[in-house]
Amino acid sequence: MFSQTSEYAIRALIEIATRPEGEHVLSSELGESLGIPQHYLSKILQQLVRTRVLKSVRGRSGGFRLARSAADIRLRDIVEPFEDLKKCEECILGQPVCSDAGACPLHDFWGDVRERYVNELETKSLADLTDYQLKKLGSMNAGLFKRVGSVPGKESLKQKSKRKKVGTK
Amino acid sequence: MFSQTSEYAIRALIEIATRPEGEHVLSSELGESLGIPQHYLSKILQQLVRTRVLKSVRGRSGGFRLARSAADIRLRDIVEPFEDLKKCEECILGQPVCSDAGACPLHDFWGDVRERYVNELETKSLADLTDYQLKKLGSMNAGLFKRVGSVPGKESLKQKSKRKKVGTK
DNA sequence: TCTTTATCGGATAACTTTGTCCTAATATCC
DNA sequence: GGATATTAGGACAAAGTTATCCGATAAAGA
Ligand code: SF4
Ligand code: SF4
Repeated sequence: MFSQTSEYAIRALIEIATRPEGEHVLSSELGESLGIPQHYLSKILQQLVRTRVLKSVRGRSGGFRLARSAADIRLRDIVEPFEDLKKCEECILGQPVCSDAGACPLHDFWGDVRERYVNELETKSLADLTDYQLKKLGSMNAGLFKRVGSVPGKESLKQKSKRKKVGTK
Repeated sequence: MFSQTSEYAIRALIEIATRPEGEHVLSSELGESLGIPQHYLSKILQQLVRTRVLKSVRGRSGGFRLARSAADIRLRDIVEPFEDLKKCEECILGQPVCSDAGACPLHDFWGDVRERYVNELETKSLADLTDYQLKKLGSMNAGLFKRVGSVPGKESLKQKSKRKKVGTK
């Protein structure tokens, strides 16, 4: 549903948003604590600066911070640079147009899913996501998105590569 | 939602299923009429032979046909070799476990979507998909999945490459 | 048996996504 | 001003997906 890149973006923004307002967070620290490749994350954050979701300050005591209140950042604003949202307007089976008039049995399914998807992107804000995080942090002492133990983020990523291929046995 | 490969597989099977039962369909003809790269489609069909969804006959008057009735072929049987279905059991934000206890605002959305998705895969059969096709063919004289005009399949594929990239402006 | 027709299946290429590395630019602190 | 810390951004590498090519294999028909 979300690309790896979008997932990184969301997780990083949640982390940034839970920090004291105005504090600058280092991309290296984010990558380290979230188990996201640091330099790759840098590029993602840079992109979010360009789309005015984040602001950055260079040099000593620099870093990234939100460009505006978390409540004003929609999920859509976060993933837009990394997802082809137009694609989900199209037919799931590759038809040029996908109309309800004359729908195949997959049409209802696909229509519902994407409606819910775009609705989620439009209505959920970064604040909605962090609210839960903050509640959790109250009762536990480890952040949900912090890695615990032996870098589970990296490991689970590698395991994903075991997919079956088309041509080879 | 579906990979390009899965989409090809579904479209090809729909086409095969609408042919007279037992007739052998050539992979080259399928690729040609559906606008799917012929040799790539061959590999996909070969894979479906291995998973016993299709049967193939080599040599003269050979080709592909369904291994069993279209009603007995679930959508899941079709896409399983090409999709990582385990992946959709996992958290949309990459958490090791994704439980309802302590759900973030995306959890409900993701839970509903994937439930609907796996349900669709399990319950919809190839016959369900072709029923609609056949009805259409009764009133129109062109198949919905046949390409019309100037190879729209190929073109729309190329256009997809215009996505924004992460690092480069 | 020989030719023709197709699938089978390996090798490889093109493209996309993901990840790494290095240098330049810039801000802070001494 | 110089040392240091940090983002900016280009080049490149690795991995995954999609697509192409070609020879081997098998079946049918003359
Ligand atoms: S009815 Fe089904 S096949 Fe036709 S355009 Fe809609 S989703 Fe695609
Ligand atoms: S609650 Fe949200 S973040 Fe937590 S595991 Fe479920 S989907 Fe992932």
